[in-house]
Amino acid sequence: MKNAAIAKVFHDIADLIELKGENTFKIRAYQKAARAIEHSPREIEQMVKDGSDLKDIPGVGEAIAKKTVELVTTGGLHYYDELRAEFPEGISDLLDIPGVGPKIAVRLGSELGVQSVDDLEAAVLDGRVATMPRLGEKVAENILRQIQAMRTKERRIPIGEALPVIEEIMAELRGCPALKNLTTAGSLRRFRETVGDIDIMGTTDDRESIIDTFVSLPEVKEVLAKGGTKASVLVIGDLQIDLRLVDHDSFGSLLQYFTGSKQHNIVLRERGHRQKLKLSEYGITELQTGVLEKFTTEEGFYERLGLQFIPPELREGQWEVERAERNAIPRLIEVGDLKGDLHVHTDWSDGHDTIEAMALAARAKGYQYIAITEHSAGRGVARGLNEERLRNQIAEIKRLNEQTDGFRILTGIEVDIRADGSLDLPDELLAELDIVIAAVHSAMNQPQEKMTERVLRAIRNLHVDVLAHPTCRLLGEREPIMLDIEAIFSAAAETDTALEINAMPNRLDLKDIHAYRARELGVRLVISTDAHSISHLDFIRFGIGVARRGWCEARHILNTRPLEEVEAFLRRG
DNA sequence: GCCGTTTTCGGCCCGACTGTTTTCAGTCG
Repeated sequence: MKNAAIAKVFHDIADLIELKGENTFKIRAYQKAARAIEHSPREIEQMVKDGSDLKDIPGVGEAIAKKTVELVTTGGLHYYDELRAEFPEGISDLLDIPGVGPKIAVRLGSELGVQSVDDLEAAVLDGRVATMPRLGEKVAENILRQIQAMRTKERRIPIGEALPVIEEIMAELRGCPALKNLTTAGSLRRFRETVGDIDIMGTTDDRESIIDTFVSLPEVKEVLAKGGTKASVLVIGDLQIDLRLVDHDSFGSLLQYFTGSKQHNIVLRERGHRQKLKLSEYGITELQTGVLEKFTTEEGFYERLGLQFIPPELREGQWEVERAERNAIPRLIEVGDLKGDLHVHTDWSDGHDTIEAMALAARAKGYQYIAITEHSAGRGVARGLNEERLRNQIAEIKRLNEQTDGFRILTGIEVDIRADGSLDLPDELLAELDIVIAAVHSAMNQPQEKMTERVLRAIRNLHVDVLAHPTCRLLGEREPIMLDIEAIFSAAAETDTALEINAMPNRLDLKDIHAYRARELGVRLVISTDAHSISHLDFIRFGIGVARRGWCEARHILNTRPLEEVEAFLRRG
């Protein structure tokens, strides 16, 4: 059972006991444990098999650990079944409607016999909801609006789609001389792989003019709200952007608050509580004196709490606060640490630009090297290279290298891992290349055992240096292949095969928690763009975001190393 | 149900908004 499935059970339990009216803190305990399991870099199922102590997971104690073991070993949970039996099937779906909480949901069920969202819609339309005591016209109206909004609600948007739009808008706002600070907040700033609504925050002496500029930007399709300090707009692509203009003297605590995550803020406030400090978006209040201290910067806010600054990417309420206490937050990798890109395509296969153009663009970014890694012939749709064309390309690259100093084009291939785990090109040819990247591109529906064996066989091939986009997921499009990821990590560590963090914004594969776990196990990582054109080389920042969320430092990433070290790695074993 | 520099019991983040009420319950982020 996957972590996501386990987490869903505990989220459901939280909903059900909330409907039951149980202790708020018990509800929160289940929610917290569910989130921790969701974000766990380790497979819970594997931990149970290994006999690891689940109580090491923050928020998981005796009771939830026991339930988790039952769930993983038997596939079911008695406690969960009993709870579900107490309520009609669809009643907890009502909780997904903004404005409907447990109290109202239960009353709708008991007083009107509502058992589903559809039932509720009917009850609003025929006027029954509006006549309930302590509810009314406006509540009913709001419920109806929310139900309709839910039906048309768009998915969360991949960060790769959202970020360029936001940056364009922010660049335009920065043209206003009255604007002092401007930054993103929320999950976008934390670099989560998908984002919902987007918050941007700024400070200014002239709020009115900034708000006016914001709502009349050319990208704005619809103005949802416009007030004295805040405006919400819908831009092209149905992205909702909220601009908040806040007081300069508490900008630090406000930015901290709106960056979240919610769980990070809870952990921080709990800790503050023990220090007799009350934390809020307005600053830090000493409980004894009642004096509120304001902060213009986030750095000052964390410092006042006796904490090292915590980069936004780490603020998920897991271990970061405890590590900041011990001054153990590392210097995370940055774009500027990279010395090359080890996975790009050119017009020799399905890319758009020439080898030379790609190399020049990479060099212009300050890189020392680039690896040309076309698809192999098995990948018919991508005009993959057969043996002859690959040999021609090797010769071409050799010629280009002779013409240049201080930059190196590495010969390579992104070779297909066939359904049986064999590779698409003979070992003798692979041996001639500087770098061999292996990847799954076909037969993606194999069962876990077969798929894992298949990928392990490729990893164990002596010529394979990197496993590309290991889980093959496409955000919002294709689920990851079934893989025993821990087994892959172990084999990668053992054979010193690097795993790729593919920076394509719709891939981000490995993802953050996988990068975390792989790093923890001593697996060598690379961050590559898989660029199919010059402009794709800029995708590298998305890979950096994933790596930072995985607590990676420059030393964990192979392509932060100078050319000689990378070559030494490629010649290993 | 979890957890510990007020520890094995007794706490548990904080502020704001909305609607329906006259002081607050419910919900949200």
